[in-house]
Amino acid sequence: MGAVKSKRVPRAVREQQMLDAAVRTFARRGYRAASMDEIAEAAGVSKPLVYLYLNSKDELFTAVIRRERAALVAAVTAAVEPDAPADRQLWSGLKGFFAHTAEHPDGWAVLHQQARTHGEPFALEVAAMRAEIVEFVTDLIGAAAKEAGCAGELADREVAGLAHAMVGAAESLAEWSNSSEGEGAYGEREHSSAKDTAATLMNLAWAGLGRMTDGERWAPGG
Amino acid sequence: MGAVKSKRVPRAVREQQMLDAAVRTFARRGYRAASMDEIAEAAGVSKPLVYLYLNSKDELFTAVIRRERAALVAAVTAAVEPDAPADRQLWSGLKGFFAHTAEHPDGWAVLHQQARTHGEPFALEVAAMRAEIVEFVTDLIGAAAKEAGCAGELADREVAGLAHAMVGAAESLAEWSNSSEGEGAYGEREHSSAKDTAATLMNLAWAGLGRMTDGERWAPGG
Amino acid sequence: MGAVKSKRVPRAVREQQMLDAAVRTFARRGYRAASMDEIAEAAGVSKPLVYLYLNSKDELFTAVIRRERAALVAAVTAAVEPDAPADRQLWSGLKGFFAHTAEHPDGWAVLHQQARTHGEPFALEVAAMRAEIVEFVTDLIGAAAKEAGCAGELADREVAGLAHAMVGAAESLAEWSNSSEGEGAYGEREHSSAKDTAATLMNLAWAGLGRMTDGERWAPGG
Amino acid sequence: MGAVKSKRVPRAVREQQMLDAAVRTFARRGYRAASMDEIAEAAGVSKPLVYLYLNSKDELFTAVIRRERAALVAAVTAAVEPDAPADRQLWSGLKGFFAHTAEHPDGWAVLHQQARTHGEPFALEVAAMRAEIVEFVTDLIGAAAKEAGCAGELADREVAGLAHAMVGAAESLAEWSNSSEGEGAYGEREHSSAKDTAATLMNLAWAGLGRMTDGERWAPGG
DNA sequence: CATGAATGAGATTTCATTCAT
DNA sequence: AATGAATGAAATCTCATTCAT
Repeated sequence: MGAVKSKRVPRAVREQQMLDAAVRTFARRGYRAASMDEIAEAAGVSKPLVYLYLNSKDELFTAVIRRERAALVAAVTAAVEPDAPADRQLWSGLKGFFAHTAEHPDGWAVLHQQARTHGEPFALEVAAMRAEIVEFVTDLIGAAAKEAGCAGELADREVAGLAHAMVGAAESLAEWSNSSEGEGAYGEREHSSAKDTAATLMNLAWAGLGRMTDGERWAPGG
Repeated sequence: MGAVKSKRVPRAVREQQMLDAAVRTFARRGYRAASMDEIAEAAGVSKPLVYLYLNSKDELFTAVIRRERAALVAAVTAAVEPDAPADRQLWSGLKGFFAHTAEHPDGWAVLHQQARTHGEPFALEVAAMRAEIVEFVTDLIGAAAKEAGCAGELADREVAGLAHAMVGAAESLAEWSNSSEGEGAYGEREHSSAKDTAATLMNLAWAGLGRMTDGERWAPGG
Repeated sequence: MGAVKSKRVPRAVREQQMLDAAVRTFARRGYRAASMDEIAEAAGVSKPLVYLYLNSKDELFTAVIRRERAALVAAVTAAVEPDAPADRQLWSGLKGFFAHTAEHPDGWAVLHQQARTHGEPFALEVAAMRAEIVEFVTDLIGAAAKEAGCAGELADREVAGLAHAMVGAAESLAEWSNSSEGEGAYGEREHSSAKDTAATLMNLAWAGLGRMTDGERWAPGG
Repeated sequence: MGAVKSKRVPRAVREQQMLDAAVRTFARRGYRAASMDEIAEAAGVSKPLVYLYLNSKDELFTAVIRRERAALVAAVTAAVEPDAPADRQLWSGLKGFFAHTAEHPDGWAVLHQQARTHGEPFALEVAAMRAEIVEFVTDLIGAAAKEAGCAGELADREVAGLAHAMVGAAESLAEWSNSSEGEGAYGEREHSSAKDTAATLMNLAWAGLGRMTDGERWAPGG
């Protein structure tokens, strides 16, 4: 089952095959070390065809980044429950995030490790995505403050810092949870893993966020 | 008659000059895009001399990683107050971490972005360093639990997750606080910035850690 | 309902369209730099069709050269008054030459610059055309000698040299007069320009030719 | 005698060897068809060394054009007798021109055929050289007019046309005389050939120039 | 201690050309 | 009559690395 080598495939399909191959290759080798030869071979086509459709290594990499970025944002967006309370929204968003990164480790690797490391044009694309996510978290923190009656003030920079910390923590957990994958039935395992990981982060951070919106602060001697 | 170009410099000194140049170049260009030509020129020596002392591009990069890793670990280690309570130790360690990464942005960029992106041998070196730090944080969480009387149980995997989240949050904050550097007198500013950033993270996480050691957990329904 | 893109065009017409596109492209880009892609697009057809009709880039270029060569020779031939005296024939031939090269600059560029520059097969085609023209001029010089009573002897090699000089002068003037085109009504302008340019060359050379057929020679000391 | 393969040669020497090889290769193959591989092999070095010294194919070609241009201009300049009468200056300049192009056919081919055919930057370099020579001839025609008492007027454009015709005739003769090279002792042959060729052109043109400065013109009816 | 001279191997990219429909 | 899909071969250029001095 499955043709050994599919020939004369429509352009749109071939392009996706190429992007698939490119994601795998860029994730494993890095942008510079991945050669167009290797990508073409992984896609099952000749190098000139890759150039005919994607124009250059740069454009290919950009196309990959854009596709993976859109997929990740879509996954998280689809996961959040828009009208739920702030903590519930954060929780469902995190679950979506961890589930997607677990299911698409190569895409996540390209976004998180490769794209940020190889020059402005690519880094900017990812920075924009990260900014989107940071803003989402920032808004949730604001909403949480409102829900809590907001006894104390939360300076803008303070909120921004908290959001960046949250996002960084999530990124780190995604990597850790992917690399320390246990055994067990796959689908099940991943699902529960995404849930557990999201819970870990909620446990760590939610109480602190609540205290801050109440105007309390940690202090060295405290 | 000061020599315009210092010749006949002792080996140890030359090596450090080369490593300095290499850190800068690797940080700015990335591992693959940084050429030995550029590094040699930045170091003010000829290429064969770089090879005589550091043997190959791989070994040069490894030497850079090792030096920067040692410097970062030393900075954090020197910053913590060994016999203080757990929160105080974490706090001082974070201050040390943020101060060092702010003062050595190129070294941090090499460790955080380049080394993890370019293949196993280098990534392992950084993973080891990260493991050191994660373990340090893990121990602190354990100590905090003990100090708190430890009503509930903290599963190992749970603690590990918390530690990874803390480290990821710290990394993200380091990057954010470096790139959003404000104005003001420099030395002063950086110091206070490291303090603020550390406080942000303590505020976010310490309360949650405390609740967990008390056996409480966040749950979707509030 | 005029078709936006004419399809099902008879072969002969399509071939001329392709040759038109090829002349333009070869003239502007040069033989090597002109790609079959570009030519096919300029002709408004697909690449395989160009191959179906013209077989290969070499054959396409050859076809172009042959067509332009024939057109130029036809224009000059049509311009000369066969039974007029030698100087009159030369004069009208030159007018025809300058008028044609001015009206078909791309064709002239291909013949004069590209075809001679890119290897034997093409250069030979143009060399043959040039030989035709040189022979025509050679014959005219012979005729002029006869008309003049031919006091002196004109060695064959001497005549050949004169003919080559005339042709080279004409080629140079064609280029110069095309590139230094003035203003004024176009058709008129070109015509008069061809006439002026022909007159310039007649003025320069005819007296000398007459002297030579009279057996006189220029000598260093005057 | 003659090392089979000279190694470790100083840069200046190697560069000339490379330029020598490049002139030959560009002349025979044309700019595009000449590969850097071929040039490097003809120079007896590896390709990277060519790039190290000459940077790119474009720059290599430019260097070739500049060197050959300077050599040709120097040869002609050295040949003319500055204080002689106009016809004598023209005569000696032509001799120098024909002698140089005969001795350096590849250089001449690069300047005359290749450089003008492959894009603006190169064509401009040769156009500038040609303009130098045309101006020299223009001045000589002006001087001749003065010497002759200059009964009639010579319009600027008329003079320019004459100069361009002269230069074109010389170029054509150079090519013809090179390609129709007879047998016989080499050095001798070439010398006499340059002289003969120069004489041919003087015979053709000098009388006409004289008539024009006297105000006479050729007219169709004779 | 230090370097100018040199190269093997491999990267990206382009192009003329064909096949299947 | 006409084309979208596909490729083998070769071009320019770069880089880590070594020798001879």
